[in-house]
Amino acid sequence: MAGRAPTIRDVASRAGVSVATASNVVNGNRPVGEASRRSVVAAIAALGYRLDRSASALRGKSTRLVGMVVPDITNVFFASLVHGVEALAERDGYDLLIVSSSEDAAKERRRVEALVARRIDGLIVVPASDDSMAAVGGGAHAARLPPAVLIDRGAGAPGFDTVHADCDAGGYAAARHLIGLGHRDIAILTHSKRLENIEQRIAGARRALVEAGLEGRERVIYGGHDLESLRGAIELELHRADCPTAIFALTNVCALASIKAARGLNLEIPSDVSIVGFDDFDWMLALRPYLTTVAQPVEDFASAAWRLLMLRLSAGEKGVERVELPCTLRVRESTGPARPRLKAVAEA
Amino acid sequence: MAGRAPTIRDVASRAGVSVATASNVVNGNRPVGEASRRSVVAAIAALGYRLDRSASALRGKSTRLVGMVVPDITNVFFASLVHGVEALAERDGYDLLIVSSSEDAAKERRRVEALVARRIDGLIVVPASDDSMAAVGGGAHAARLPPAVLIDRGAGAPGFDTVHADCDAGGYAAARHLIGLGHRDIAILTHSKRLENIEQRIAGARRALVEAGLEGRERVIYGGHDLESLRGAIELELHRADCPTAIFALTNVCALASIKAARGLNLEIPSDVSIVGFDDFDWMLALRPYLTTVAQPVEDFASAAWRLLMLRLSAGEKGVERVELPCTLRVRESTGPARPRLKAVAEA
DNA sequence: TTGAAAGCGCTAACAC
DNA sequence: GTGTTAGCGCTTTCAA
Repeated sequence: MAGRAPTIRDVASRAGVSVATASNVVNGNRPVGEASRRSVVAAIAALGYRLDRSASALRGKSTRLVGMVVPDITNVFFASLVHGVEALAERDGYDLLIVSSSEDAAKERRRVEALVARRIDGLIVVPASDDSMAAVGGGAHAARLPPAVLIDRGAGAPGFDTVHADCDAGGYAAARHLIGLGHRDIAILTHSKRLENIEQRIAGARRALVEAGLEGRERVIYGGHDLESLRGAIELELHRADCPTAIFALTNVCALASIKAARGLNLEIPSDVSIVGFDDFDWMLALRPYLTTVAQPVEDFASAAWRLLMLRLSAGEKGVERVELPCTLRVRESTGPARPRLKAVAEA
Repeated sequence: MAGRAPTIRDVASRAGVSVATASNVVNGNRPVGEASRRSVVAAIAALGYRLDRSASALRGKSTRLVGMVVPDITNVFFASLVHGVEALAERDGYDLLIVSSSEDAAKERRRVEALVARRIDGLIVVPASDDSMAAVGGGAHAARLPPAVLIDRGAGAPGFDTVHADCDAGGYAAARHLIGLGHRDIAILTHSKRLENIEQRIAGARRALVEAGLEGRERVIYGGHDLESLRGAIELELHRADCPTAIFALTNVCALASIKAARGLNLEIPSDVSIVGFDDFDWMLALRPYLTTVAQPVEDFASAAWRLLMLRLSAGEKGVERVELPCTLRVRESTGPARPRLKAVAEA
């Protein structure tokens, strides 16, 4: 029965008004008289008309399309970010184009260009590296980026609004907690160097160490992005004679890797080794002992990023805004008093 | 320096060819002479031209946009599905619009209509219920759905290609394993009734019970969608005097809830209660004891769904295809011999 | 193999 | 408040 889908012209002619009026009813850009409005609404219902966003995207200045780039959607931290942003986008009538960078700046660039080719209104990115997005904006024939908000990483990148946690404070709190329990040899496990947020977690921990007169007692271990290589890296460290009495894992995947490594080596947590993780998600609450962790306010990340993006879309140019959100140390069961060091035991 | 972004006309005029030729170079729809091709390519490079997909979407028949609907992206099962599909989409030059239904059929419908308004070429959906997508396709002025593939649920829905696991076999294997260990009272924990894949997991378990002469010994517990309500539901069951000696958790979230409940009640796994989970993800490997589980081939779900969609986009009408993939029982440490029933102990 | 021209469905000037 | 109209940038007949 239905031939083509009805267009705005069909609606207009059935309602006995002009296409402009019909259009204005559909997306209240300009006021419309009550009588016209009612007949347009009736025509829309009768015909089953639906706005074709492809067409309005081409003609109008807004596509109501926002791009989102994450390193890896299977990481619950990024998935939660997507979840939060998607809900906000729906509320405000936007659709989300989601792409994955696989932690690769080159791929990220390609994916962003694909998004730009869709004429997205804005962009929310957890960049693969701190400066990767700045690189996309530069160059001879660089993609002209729409307003973009960076989450979690790239906090200092010029030209972008950013949302990130107070990682220094988070690292400081975690290390202080461990030091307070008597730990003197702390391994810090992370996936990657040269990421500002990671550097700051380390810096915070270092600050606590220095304050306690333990300068240089931390060892930073870089384990790469996947669980197994992280586990391998920390396992190696735990095998040493002077192995650490505590691990500070700088991401949720690092925490998982640390736990697996400890388990694999038959080390009791926390009596043999204490663990402080990062982030706080459901699966952590199935572990026993419950994981002591530095929680990031991931829902607030999403809402702050969305707010910043909407602000910039409506307000246009203004100074770059940087939102810093607090971390919370959640002390649970995976941290306890440091065991006597092996050396000390031997000497005794 | 750059005014507007260069269009295909700019490219054509700089290359000294018609826009048609330029277009044909960009998206090899028709053969182009070598000389023209080279000058067009040169012009594209010189100008930094980029195809505007908004425009080609409007004019052409394909948008190279695919919609994906999942109940909840923070569930690692769905996130993995998205991850797999996104990689394939990128490979084939498609972009993914991802929306969340929150397990709500009405919201799902709204979100799908938003996707259809974008003229998506195709749709991949984990539907909120088995018939929710059929409902979207029906009705007086129903959204004209593009080719759609259903994953995980809605296996019998008419008019859709589907990809799902052999849940009956999965349920059967899990139950047989428990029965073999001497379990006679098995609680089955699930989030929702009236989902065919869930019903089949139950049916498979029932079949194993019947075979063992234990008809009607299972108890099915419906705990809702969130972790805490699931935990509450199974905890209630574990509190009973005639509490089950084993739990078969029908999703990964149900497994998490079961573990939390057992831990909360100070029940040892598996000596007090055995647990079989569903799905197999990283966090499960941080648990001790390691979880016995029915793994679904989630990567294969994604690739089968994508293959089906691409097939239908190129081939058009043909019979509906249904792909059923095998589950694998992974026996680990969370299942063990049934403890003597309390009643039996009392009688002794 | 190529070019000219007609729109895709809509929005935004601009007129009234 | 409303109508008329000119395109957005592209793909695709149709004709050469």
